[in-house]
Amino acid sequence: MAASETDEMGAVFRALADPTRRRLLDALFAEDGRSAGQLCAEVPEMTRFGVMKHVGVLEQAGLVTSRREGRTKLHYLNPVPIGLVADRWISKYAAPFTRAMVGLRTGLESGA
Amino acid sequence: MAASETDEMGAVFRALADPTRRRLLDALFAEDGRSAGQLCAEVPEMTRFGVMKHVGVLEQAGLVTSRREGRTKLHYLNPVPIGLVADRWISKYAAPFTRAMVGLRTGLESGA
DNA sequence: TGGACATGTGACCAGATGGTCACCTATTCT
DNA sequence: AGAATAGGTGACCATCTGGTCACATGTCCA
Repeated sequence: MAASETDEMGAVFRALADPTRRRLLDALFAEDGRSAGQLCAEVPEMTRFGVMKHVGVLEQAGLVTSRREGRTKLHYLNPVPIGLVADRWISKYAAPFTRAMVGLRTGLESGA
Repeated sequence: MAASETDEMGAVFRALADPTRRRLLDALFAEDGRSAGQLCAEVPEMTRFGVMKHVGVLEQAGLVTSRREGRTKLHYLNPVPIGLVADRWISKYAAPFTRAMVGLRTGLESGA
């Protein structure tokens, strides 16, 4: 059960931990195939280098794939790793309990 | 920030980013209501203090609730936040694409 | 060919995080 | 009461990570 931990999953979790990266993923989800420059424009409060670093993390986690087109590099969202995490790990916790428990939550926390 | 981003979700993602914390969650999933000492025994390569810090992060993220019982503190898994994250964020990516692909891939992995 | 544009690399700094320790509080048992 | 057990605090240090910069590379177009 704990054997369901893989390096890939760890990378995905770590990549997902940063809000900027989630934003980037969101941007890519809204419109695929963006160039690096376009992605940088998506996060204006950070320099190009910072954004590219985040994109690099996402690529290494397999959440984003890229392909060069002349002098630009286009980025594409890859939802498969997220799906794997959801499937193998999150649903394990979420599925059995959550649906019924969402309403009872405050009752459960009474002891704190 | 994206509209679906909340502080709670950020905390959950950050809490989930650490393998030790995922392990703790796993342990709690396997058997609920453990004391702090029992949880520490679950991660023997780390001191009690380190483990307690991780437990604290999990509590602050709302993934673990606790209740004092005499001089011991019992911990319970709370799958609701994970469910919320899965529901609001992950399914957004996973649902449209992944189901078919995950099926394909896990099939390949088990078959190969 | 030269020069502007789009991206990549490695060093580097600051702040956050993981982990440990010495010490403290509260509860139980005799 | 006093000792032993379970847990909590705050300071502290090592390391990791986020972010920036100067500079290098490659590509397009005049």
